Amino acid sequence: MTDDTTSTGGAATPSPASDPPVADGPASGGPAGGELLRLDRQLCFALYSASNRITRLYRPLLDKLGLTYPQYLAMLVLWERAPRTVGELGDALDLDSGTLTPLLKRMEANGLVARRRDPADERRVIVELTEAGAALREQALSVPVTLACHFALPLDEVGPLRDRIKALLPPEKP
Amino acid sequence: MTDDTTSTGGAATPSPASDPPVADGPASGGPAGGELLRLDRQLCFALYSASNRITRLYRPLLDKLGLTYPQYLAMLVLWERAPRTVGELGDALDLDSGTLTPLLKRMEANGLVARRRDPADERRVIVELTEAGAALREQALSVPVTLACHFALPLDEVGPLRDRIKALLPPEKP
DNA sequence: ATCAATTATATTGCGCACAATTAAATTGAA
DNA sequence: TTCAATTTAATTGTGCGCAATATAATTGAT
Repeated sequence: MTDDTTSTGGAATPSPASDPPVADGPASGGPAGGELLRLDRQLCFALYSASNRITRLYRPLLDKLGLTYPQYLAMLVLWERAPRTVGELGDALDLDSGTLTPLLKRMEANGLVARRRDPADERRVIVELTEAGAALREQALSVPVTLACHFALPLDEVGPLRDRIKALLPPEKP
Repeated sequence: MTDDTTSTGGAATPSPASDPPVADGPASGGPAGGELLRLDRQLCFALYSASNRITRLYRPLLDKLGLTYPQYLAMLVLWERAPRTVGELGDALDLDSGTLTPLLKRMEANGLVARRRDPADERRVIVELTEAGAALREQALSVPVTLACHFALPLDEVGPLRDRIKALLPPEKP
């Protein structure tokens, strides 16, 4: 009934105590051994928050190219090799058709890609770059460089960090 | 104007050449020195993709608690200390009111939190836990444990990885 | 050849994220 | 005191992400 049932008392950890060394054993911090519920200990929240932040950092850069960040990712895939089917794009980006179909339609409306059924298998939709879409690659070359300037991490640590993140979760589809 | 003006020629790179060892120097791989546009080299895509994947992993666990992943994060914050204002929640989660207001309204509709104006400053909205919301913490204790089982990384590397990710992007608001 | 199972994409509905805007309360300088 | 600037949430509109479902084409067993 009483509202502030948290009963944590105003005290609470004065220093962030961002130390990881504490064994994640039970009966540690909170009202009921929920040390592992602390937000600042959550790897998943760090990933979630960093991903949100990165999208916000890309926005002003990509606005100039007329792209959103997911659209930019689709263009990266197509710049590497085109044409591709929707399914191949989905495999590369780990996104499903519910996300990609409307995204590709917007890109088509913006003149960056063309979509057509594969004559050899009418279930497939082939996505190819238009002249404008292929040409946009030039403008995109500066994007990773500019964005990397926001990284508060030595450049030689970026590669290893990327590989650790990629190793964190195994592929799920196959 | 003509639709399929891609003119990439059907040829296109035959082998993926997915080797990472290549030095990140200029004029390396692509049609125009765009080695840094390769998706598999992108730290940002690794973060983006991992974040999407994690949300999908949480879903079946959180469905049982009647929470989405962002709602679960809000509950983590409130379980640590409540009540809090919408602004304090936004600071903790790095989300703005455009995201939080409807999210909190849904949580209120589900009986997990209560929202009321701060009498001392009518601009503020105070979010507090209901009995049900506070009680849900018990059910949540197993969530991090279960989710960690999906990590394909030695447990002793999780903490350092989290800290590297947190160090990657500096805070922006203050 | 037929048709049930499979495959590929599209559609629907919901819940985020966030920029831009609005509305209301508070603060503070003149 | 008055009122302009600031602060805090809410609102509006766009674009994801994804589960569930639908639709259509292909495959394959009989």
